Amino acid sequence: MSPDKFKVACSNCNLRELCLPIGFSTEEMNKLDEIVATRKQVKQGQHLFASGDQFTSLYAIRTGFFKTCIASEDGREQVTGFQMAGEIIGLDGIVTDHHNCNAVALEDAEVCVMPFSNVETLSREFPVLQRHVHRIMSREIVRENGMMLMLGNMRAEERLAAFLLNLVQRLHARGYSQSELILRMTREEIGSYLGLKLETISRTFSKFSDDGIIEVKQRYVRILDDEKLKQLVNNQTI
Amino acid sequence: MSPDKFKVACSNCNLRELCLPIGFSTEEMNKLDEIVATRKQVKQGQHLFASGDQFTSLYAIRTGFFKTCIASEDGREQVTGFQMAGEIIGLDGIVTDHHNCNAVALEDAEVCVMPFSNVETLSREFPVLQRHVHRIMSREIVRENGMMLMLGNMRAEERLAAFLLNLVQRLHARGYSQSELILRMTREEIGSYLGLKLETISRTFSKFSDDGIIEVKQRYVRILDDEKLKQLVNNQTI
DNA sequence: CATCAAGGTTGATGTATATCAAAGAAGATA
DNA sequence: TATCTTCTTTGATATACATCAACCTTGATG
Repeated sequence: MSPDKFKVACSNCNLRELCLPIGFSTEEMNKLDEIVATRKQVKQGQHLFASGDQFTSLYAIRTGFFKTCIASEDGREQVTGFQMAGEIIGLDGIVTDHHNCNAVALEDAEVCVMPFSNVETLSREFPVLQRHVHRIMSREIVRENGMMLMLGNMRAEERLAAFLLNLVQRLHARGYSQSELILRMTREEIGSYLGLKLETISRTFSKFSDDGIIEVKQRYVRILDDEKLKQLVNNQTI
Repeated sequence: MSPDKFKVACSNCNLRELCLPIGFSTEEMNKLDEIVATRKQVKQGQHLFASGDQFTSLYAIRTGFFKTCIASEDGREQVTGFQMAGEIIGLDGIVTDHHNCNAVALEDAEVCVMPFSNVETLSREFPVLQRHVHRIMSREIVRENGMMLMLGNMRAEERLAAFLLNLVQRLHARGYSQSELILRMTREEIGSYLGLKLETISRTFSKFSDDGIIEVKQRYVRILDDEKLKQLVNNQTI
C-alpha cells in the first residue's frame, strides 16, 4: 500500500500504448508524467476504493486484475466489469465526487494514481489528452450499452461465449495467448457479471466442453473452436 | 429539419438549469452561447442519428422525447435509454467518431446541436464547463451501472416499478406532476429497455392496477401508492 | 361511417434458468 | 499429512417469464 519512492514516468511505461495510446510529442510526454502522482499496491481481495468513498483520482492499472461491483439497497450484488492492465477505473466517481461502485483486486495489483485535478488541468493544456479522456469515458458508455444488450436479450450460452471472446481478445492485445486464459474470478463473479447464477455458468462451461468448443479445468480455459463461439454470439436462434 | 434562422442562446434558455446547471458568470455564459451552432427539429419517428453515422455533435434536447437503441448483429434490439428535455445525447459517438446507437424521436422534438469541437475548445477555456462535461459522461456511466443491476438481478415487477419511479422523478424535476404521466413509448419499447417482453409489461401494469398501486389507461399512468412502488424496488424478496 | 393498422390485453402452455441439495476438487492451515 | 474452507460440479425440481394465440381499443384513412 506504500507509494513508490521513485518518480513514476508514463513516458517509459510499457503500458503506454494501451493506457495513453495516442500521438504525444516527447515534450508533451514529459509534461504528461505529472499526471501520475504515485503508485499504489493493492493486495488480492482488497478494495482500491469502495462505494461512497470520496472521489479524488482515476486509477490506471499497471498490473493485476480488478472487478467493479455495485449493490442494491437490499444487498444484491452486480459485477459491472472486470479490468486488466492498461485500463482505467474510477470514472463513476466524477459525477457526485463520491465513488459509486467498489473496485476489488482479484489478484495482487499495482495502479497508477492519477489525481483527477491533474487530469483536468493537463487536459486543458493538451487537446490530445483531453480527447483521450473523452474517448475513455465514451468507450465505457459504449461497453455498458453492449452489456445491456447482453443482459436484456441473450441466453446463457451466448453470454458466456461473448464473455470468453471478450476476455481473450483483451488478453491477446496485451501479448497473451489468443486461445488460452486463466480466469481470475469465480463462477459466481462471472455469473453476477452476466446476470446468471453460478450453477448456470458451471453447466454452460461443461456444455461447451462436451461440445468440444473449449477445454476447461477449473480456472484454466482453452478455446478449441473460436468460430463456434463467435457463431454462438451472433446466430443463436431463439 | 431546417435550422432556426435566429441565433440560439443558452444564456436565456429556460432549460439552462437542467442542461448546464452550474455557476457560470455572465461573461462565461455569453461565451457559452457559442457552444450551440444551430437547432434542429426532429419529427416523431425520425432519427436524430443512426448507428454508424459520423459523429460530429452532441445534442441537448430542448423539447420532445427520444429513445436510444442498439441492435445485435442478428437483429435483436435493445433500447438503451429514454431521454427528455435538458438531457444530452450522442456521447456514444466520441470514442470511434461514429455513432454507436440510434436516436429516435418518440414525439416531435427540437434539439440544440453542439458541435463537439466547440465543446472541446470551450472546455479548455472554462474549467467549469470542462467539469460539467465530465460529470455528464460520468452520470451516464453510473446510470448504465444501475441498468446492469436491474437487468441482471431484478424481477419484472421491480424493473417496472423502478422504471416508473425514475420517469416521474425526472418529469417532476421538469415541472410535471409527481404522480401522473403520459408514456411516450410503447409496451414493446418499455420491454426492450427492461429486458422483458411486451406481454410481461402489459401483465405487470395490470397487476399493479389490480393491486391499487397505479391507475393505467393506455399511455396514461397515475401513481396511487408511491410507497408501495418504492418497496417493490428495494425489498422484493426472492 | 366503415375499414384498417398498430398497439394493447389476457389466457394457455412451454422452457430456460433458478433453486435446492449433495458430493467432489483444490488450496490453505495447522 | 489431516482438516477446513472455498470453489465447483451435477442432479432433481420449481418458477418466472417467454411464446403462441385470440381478441379488444384506438386512432387514422379513404
